Amino acid sequence: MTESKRAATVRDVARLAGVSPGTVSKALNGVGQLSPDTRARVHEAAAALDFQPNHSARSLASGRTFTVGVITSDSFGRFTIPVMLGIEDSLAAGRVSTMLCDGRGDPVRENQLLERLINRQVDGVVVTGRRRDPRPSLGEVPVPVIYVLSESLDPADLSLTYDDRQGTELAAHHLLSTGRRSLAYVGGPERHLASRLRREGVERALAAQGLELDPDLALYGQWSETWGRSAATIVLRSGHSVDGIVCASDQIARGVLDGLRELDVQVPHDIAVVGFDNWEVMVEGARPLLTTVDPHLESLGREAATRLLSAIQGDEPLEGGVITRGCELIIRDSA
Amino acid sequence: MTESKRAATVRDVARLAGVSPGTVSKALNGVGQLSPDTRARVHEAAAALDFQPNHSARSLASGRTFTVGVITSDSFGRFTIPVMLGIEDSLAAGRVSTMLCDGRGDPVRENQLLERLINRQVDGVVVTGRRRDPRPSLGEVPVPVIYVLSESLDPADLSLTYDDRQGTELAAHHLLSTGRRSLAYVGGPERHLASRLRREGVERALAAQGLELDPDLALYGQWSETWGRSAATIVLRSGHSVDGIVCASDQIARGVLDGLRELDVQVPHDIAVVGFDNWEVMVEGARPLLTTVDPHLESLGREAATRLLSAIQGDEPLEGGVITRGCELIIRDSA
DNA sequence: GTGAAAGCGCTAACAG
DNA sequence: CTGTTAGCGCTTTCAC
Repeated sequence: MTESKRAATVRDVARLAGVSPGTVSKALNGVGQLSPDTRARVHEAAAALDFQPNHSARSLASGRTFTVGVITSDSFGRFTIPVMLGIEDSLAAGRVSTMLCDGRGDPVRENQLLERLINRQVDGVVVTGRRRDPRPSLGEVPVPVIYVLSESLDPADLSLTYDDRQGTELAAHHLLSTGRRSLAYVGGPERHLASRLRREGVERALAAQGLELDPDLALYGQWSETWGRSAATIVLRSGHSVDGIVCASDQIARGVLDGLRELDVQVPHDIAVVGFDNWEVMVEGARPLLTTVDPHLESLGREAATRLLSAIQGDEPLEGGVITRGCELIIRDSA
Repeated sequence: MTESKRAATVRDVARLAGVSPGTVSKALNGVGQLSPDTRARVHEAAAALDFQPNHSARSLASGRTFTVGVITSDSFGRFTIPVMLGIEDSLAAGRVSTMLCDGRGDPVRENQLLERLINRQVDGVVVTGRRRDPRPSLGEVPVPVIYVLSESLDPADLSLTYDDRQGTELAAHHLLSTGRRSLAYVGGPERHLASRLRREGVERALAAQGLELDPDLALYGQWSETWGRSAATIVLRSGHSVDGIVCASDQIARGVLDGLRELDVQVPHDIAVVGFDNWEVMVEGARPLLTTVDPHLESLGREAATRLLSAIQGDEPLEGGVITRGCELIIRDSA
C-alpha cells in the first residue's frame, strides 16, 4: 500500500539511455528504423528502471486498449467458463486482457454493457451464451465482434459454434458400430434447438445403416437428472427392446443411468448410454463412468479470441457467417 | 463496424452548451461550484450529443480507472463464480468494471497477473480462491487488496471468508434437535483446513449436548461422490448405530445418499444426511433433496467489493484482519 | 537513424 | 461561479 517511488516513465528511460522519448517508444514497440545499438540501450535502460508503460496513456495516444470485452448471457455458467478460459489463454499471449460482463440474458442489460465496453474503448467483443439457439445481433458496433456458442441471427456477423448433430451422430455411430441395433434418444425441451439438432444426429447415424429412430423412442423433457430418471422408465416400458440410449446432456444421462440401475438393467451390458458435454462432475459421479460427447468449448474460445485478435490487428472486418467445429466422443465405461 | 461519426468530446459539449471544457467536466462529474442553470445546460448538451467520456483520457488525467482486478486461483470454478457475481453486482452500481484473471493456483503466474493489473492502474484488487487454507500474501501493493475465501497468511491484509465451523455446527445442531443422537462426519482430505474445521463444528454441537464424536465416525477422504459412497458403507459397518451424517460437501453427501440407498437405508427415516455448499446441481440431483449448509458466497463477493470500493474512495487503507461470516442451513428432505 | 513537437481527451489548479 | 492554463504519459508525424 506504500511503494511511494513514482513509476518510471518514458522520459526517465530516455534520459538514462541518452535518447529522446520518441525513440524510446519506437524501440520498445519495435517500430520504425533504429540502430540495433540504440534499441539495445533503450531496452537495457527500461529493464534497469523496471519500466512499465502506463496503460491509460498508451491507450489514449494509440487508440488501442489491448482489452477485449466478453459479454455472456450465462452468468459465468458452466458452458461459458470453458469458453472464457480459452479466450483468456489465447489472448494472454498478446498481453490483451479481458473485461467480463454478465448480461443475465437480458437484451437491454446487454446493450448497456456493450455501451460501457465501447466507451471503455475495448478493441473487440466476444458474445457468448449457454443456449444454442440463435440470438439477436448486437447490431452495428464500431469494433469487431464474434459470437460464440449462441450464433447471431444476422448472417453478417461471424459466429463460432460446435456441431450438435455431428456430436450425437458420433455417439449413435459408436453404439451401432459396437453392435447395438435399437436406439433411443432422450433430449431436453423440444423448443431448444440443441435438443432437436442432437436428435437429428442420432437419426442420421441410424439412417446411414438403413435404420430409423422410432418416434416412441425420441423423447423430449428437461435438462435435468430427474427427467433422465423418468425417461429410463419410459424407454423400458415402451415395449421396444432398446439396447442403446443417446442423451442430450450428461445430467440427463446420469439420471438415465440411475433410473436403469434401479430397474436392474446392466449398463453397458444390457443397454449402453452416451451423454453430451463431458462435464467432469457429472461424468465422474456417474456409474459406470459416462461415455460422452465433448464439444471442446475451450478450444472454441481459443479460436474465437485468435480470430478476433487478427481482425483487430488487421483492421479488416470479420467475415460474416457461421463456423461450426466438430465434437469428439470420449469413450469411458457406459458405452 | 462503421459508425464513422467521431465520438463527441468535452469540447463539443462545451461549445454546444456555450461554456468551457473545464466547466463541462465539473458539471458532469458533479464537483465544484456551478449554477444549477449551467449544470443543466451542460447535461442537456451532453445528452443531445450522446456524449460518452473517453475512458482512457479520464483515467490518465485523474489517476483512477474505475476498474478493479480479480485474481482467482480457481479457474473461474464453482466456488469463485458466485463470489464474482457478487463482486460484479456490487461494483456495477458505481460503474466500476472488473478485470478477471485466472492465476491457476500458480504463485508466479499470480504475480505476473498482479503486475499487469497494477500496470493497468486498477483501483483495487480482489484475490480469491477455492481453498479455505490460508494463502501467501501478495505483499506490498500500491492499491487496496482484499482476500476472499482463501484468507491471507499476513495479518496485515484484510480477508473475508465464511465460518466453516459454524456451518457444520448448524448442521449437527439441526440433527440433534430433531432427535438424532449418534452422528458421523464424512470429511474431505484431512490436509484441507476446511475438512478439519467442519469436523470441529460437528464436535462443538455434540459437546453442547454433552455428546462426543466417536473417532471411528470421523472420516477423512476425498471431495468426491465416490468417497461418499464408500463412506456410507464404512459408517454402516462401523458397528455404531448412526442416525445422522454431516458431510463436508454436497458431492460427498450425494455419494453418501447413493451409498445408503443401495444398502437399503431409508433417508431421512433411518439416517439423516446434511451436505455443505448448497450447490444447486448436486442438491437437486440428490434423492431425497439435500439439506445443506449455504456459505452465501455471493454475498461475500458483494461485501468484499463494497469494502474495496470504500477503501478506494476514502483512500484509507483497509484494516488488516480476518472477517468471518456465518453460514445458513437450508432444510430440504434429507434431514 | 534520431529528435522535436504536437496532441490523444480529460481533469484540476488557479485566476478572475 | 466560470474560463484559462497546464499537464497526465505515451505515440506519431515530420524535420533534420
